[in-house]
Amino acid sequence: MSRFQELVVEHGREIELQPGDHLFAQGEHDSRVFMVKSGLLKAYYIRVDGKEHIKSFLPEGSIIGSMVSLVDGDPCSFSLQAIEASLAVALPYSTVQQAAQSDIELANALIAFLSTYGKRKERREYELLSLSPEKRYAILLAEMPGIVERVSQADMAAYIGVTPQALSRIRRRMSR
Amino acid sequence: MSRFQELVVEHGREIELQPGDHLFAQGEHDSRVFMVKSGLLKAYYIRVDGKEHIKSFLPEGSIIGSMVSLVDGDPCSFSLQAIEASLAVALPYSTVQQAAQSDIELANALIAFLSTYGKRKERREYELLSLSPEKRYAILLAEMPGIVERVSQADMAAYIGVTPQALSRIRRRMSR
DNA sequence: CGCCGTAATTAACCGAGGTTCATTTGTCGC
DNA sequence: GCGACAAATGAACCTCGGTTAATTACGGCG
Repeated sequence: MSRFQELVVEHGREIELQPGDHLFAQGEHDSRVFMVKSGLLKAYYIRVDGKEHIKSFLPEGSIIGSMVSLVDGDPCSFSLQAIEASLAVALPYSTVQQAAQSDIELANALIAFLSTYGKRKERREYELLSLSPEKRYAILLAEMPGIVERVSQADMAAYIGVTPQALSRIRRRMSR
Repeated sequence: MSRFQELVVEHGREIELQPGDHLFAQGEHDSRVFMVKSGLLKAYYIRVDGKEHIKSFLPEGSIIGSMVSLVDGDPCSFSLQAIEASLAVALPYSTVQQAAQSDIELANALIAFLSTYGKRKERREYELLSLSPEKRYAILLAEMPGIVERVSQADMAAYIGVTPQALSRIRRRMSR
């Protein structure tokens, strides 16, 4: 566990979540960083046309916060909701920033975290730009084994960026 | 200009580029950070099927490097090439990291940079997941005014993720 | 067991982008 | 102005995901 995760766990406040509970919702201001201790969350947003899109599934160990809210104080661009009964830890980002002002080790842990985050987003961009929905589904299965049992097909469809019907067709094609 | 950019300019080595010249190519190891002083670069990769995809256009002031190569020392996942005659500054990332070990101000500048980078990628993910190619083209035009005069339509098509033919159709639809 | 609500599947139709190939336009160098 | 090459457009056909709506499968629960 990195210094960053340690800080969150040490100074954070625990929050219990039932399926459907939100940590924050799109449009709200929330400058906390969360760590998922157990359970499963999803980060998603609602588009203008009402469709839901899932940015990521967050199993145990994940760290998350709305980057725009943390950095610029803008309203969150997405919502954070529990899929399963979960346990999370919350810590104001200002605490992290303050600590980073004087704690070089923490600052570098933060840099490492943000770099990893950037890397993950780079790969996600590649997948979205280059790969078909079918390939993206295959990757999701490979990267999060057991996800099929934990989330609905509608959510997986919202993650790979197609309708539930399309995902159903994809699964049929793949099983043949 | 942030402390980060300052560091690059101060200690970096200048590199002149003609259109078509590469700073690094996909698959190579290159752990330098670059800043574009003038001109225009593109970051792109070649997919297994031979198609080219453009991650971003990099005008004056941009800072770039292959995150995976910087952080993990993996081979670069994309290539960096000049579209116009350009002037860039290169600095080994290890220099940045070392400086960040002792310079808390730089570390925080790095954090700010990485956060901004993460935010940009978040928005790009949103665009790819939610918006039609037509919308993405409109956004490109809005965000980089003058880009039409500076890059070929094929490159813009590679950026928004469609074929040149499709972009041609989109432009026809939009002009009506 | 049967009822009901939700999730998942299937079908039919449509439209947009991909693919391939031909044609036109544009831009140089001479 | 002309030839040559690249860039952009256009046309014909195909595939796949979106849309709408109907149907089936699956769980509780009375």
